Amino acid sequence: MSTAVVWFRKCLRLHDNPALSHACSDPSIDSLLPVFILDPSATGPSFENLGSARLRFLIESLADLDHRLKSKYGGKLLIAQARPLAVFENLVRGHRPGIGLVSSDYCSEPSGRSETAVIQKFFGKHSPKTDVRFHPSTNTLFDLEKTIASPVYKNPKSMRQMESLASSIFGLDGSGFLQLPEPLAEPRGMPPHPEGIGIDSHRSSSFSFHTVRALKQELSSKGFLTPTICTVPFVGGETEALARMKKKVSSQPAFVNAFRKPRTSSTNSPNDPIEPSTTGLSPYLSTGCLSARRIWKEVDHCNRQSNHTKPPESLHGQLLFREMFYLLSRSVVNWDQEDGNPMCKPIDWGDRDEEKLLAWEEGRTGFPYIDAMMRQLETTGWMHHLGRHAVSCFLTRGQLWQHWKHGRDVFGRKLLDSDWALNNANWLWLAGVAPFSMPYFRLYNPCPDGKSSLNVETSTANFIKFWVPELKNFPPRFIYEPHLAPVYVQKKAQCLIGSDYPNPIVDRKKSAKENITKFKLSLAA
DNA sequence: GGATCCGTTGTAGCT
DNA sequence: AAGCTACAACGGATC
Repeated sequence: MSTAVVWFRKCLRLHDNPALSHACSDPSIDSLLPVFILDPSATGPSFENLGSARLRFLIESLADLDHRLKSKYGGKLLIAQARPLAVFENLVRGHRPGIGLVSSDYCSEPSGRSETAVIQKFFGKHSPKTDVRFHPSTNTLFDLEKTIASPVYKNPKSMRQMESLASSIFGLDGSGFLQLPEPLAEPRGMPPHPEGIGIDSHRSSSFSFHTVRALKQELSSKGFLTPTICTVPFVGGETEALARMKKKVSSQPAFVNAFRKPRTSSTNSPNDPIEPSTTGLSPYLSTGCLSARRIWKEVDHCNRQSNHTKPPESLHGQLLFREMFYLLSRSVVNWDQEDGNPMCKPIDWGDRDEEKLLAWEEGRTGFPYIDAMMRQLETTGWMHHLGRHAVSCFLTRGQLWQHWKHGRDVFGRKLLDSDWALNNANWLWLAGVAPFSMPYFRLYNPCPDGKSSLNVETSTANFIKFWVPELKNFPPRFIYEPHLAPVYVQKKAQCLIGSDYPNPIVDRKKSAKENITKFKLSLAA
């Protein structure tokens, strides 16, 4: 009699889940306990580290995982709200027949790696016969640890270097495609839930197991779970992830093969302020509802059918960028800091300006494009990639001259696709402090107008009016800088700038100029 | 080893 | 209207 504990960490799915597949195919295992641990020291006791949209998405993902385990294998997911160590201490102590296997997935973040080490150490000391496995994650294309340890590895700082690293690791087939490992299928069967481990069997002072349903009810009653709203196109879970991938990728070879990151400020699908114009798969990747290798293969399949765009701008390019950032986040020390981070130039960002930061976060800077983006982020957990560029440039080297870590923290809490490695990478990039950044003097205009390369499009004006309804009657020509509209126009639009909608908190041209100078001085210091 | 090129996605103003 | 140029000018890789 041997029980496997499958600890779902970063892979909330049945497909391409090495930890689950391993436990299902191990012949010495006759019962399997699927567990997810919600660690209050990571989420915050009142989930303050997770925005409400993120929390909702996570709970939906867990509910879907539970449902899939149930409908396919008759299994059930148990949730523990505790430190992982407390959970395993209780399991080892309480489960007499013995835990034969703990099967989980790799986590590259510092917190995840120390968590892994704690659990390994615990079993080594208190249950050395237990087979403890942390399988290389299939949330990334590379096995990060192996790649970084490889003699050919050098920190990639551009897409070209990244491509050459990828081909040296994976090799190319006859048609020049990278030869990535095949994603795993869902397990055909799963051992039954162990007897004696249920909802009530592990009540102790430190934690108890819950069903997802009970967790959901608890969170709702405490007011942590806001109901799903119509402005959110993303519902968490593997079921939704696979459906979206089919809808946006597998069944759209023409879209996939022509894919380029949009270069204009058009923020979403034409005339739809909700649905992104990109694939919208990132929340599913970051939550682990979808495997990176699985998407790669779907794109690969499309690319083999006809001519297609290439990295950096293709979908494969997007995945390679993601991979590059994961590799750097694992190999560069102090990745999430300025001090001691060899990939972060120290810039004198001055003091934290609470008023500016709050105006930015709450979407009341007086710059409608910026405010629309920040309000969309708060409500839905999503923002278009160019919007992310615009608001982060605005907060840091562009206009407000605030440290990138403040913006990083806001994105970290609110974005559905929030991810430690990628979030830090993107802020290092956009703040202009990393070696892979654009030159610091290339700023994004927070008010892209018709004369610039970012053309005003009806969809953009509609997008702003949707999220900043104060401006819904404003003529499009003043939509980016409503304070420049004559008072009679403001009156006609029933929105007086300065009272119904704020005046701009900075002079954008003056601040841009000053900030470029400050940045230069900081570099020279 | 100095010059040159390049970096996933800049902006403004002109023709 | 798309394309050119000036702006301001980093830093790593490459030749």
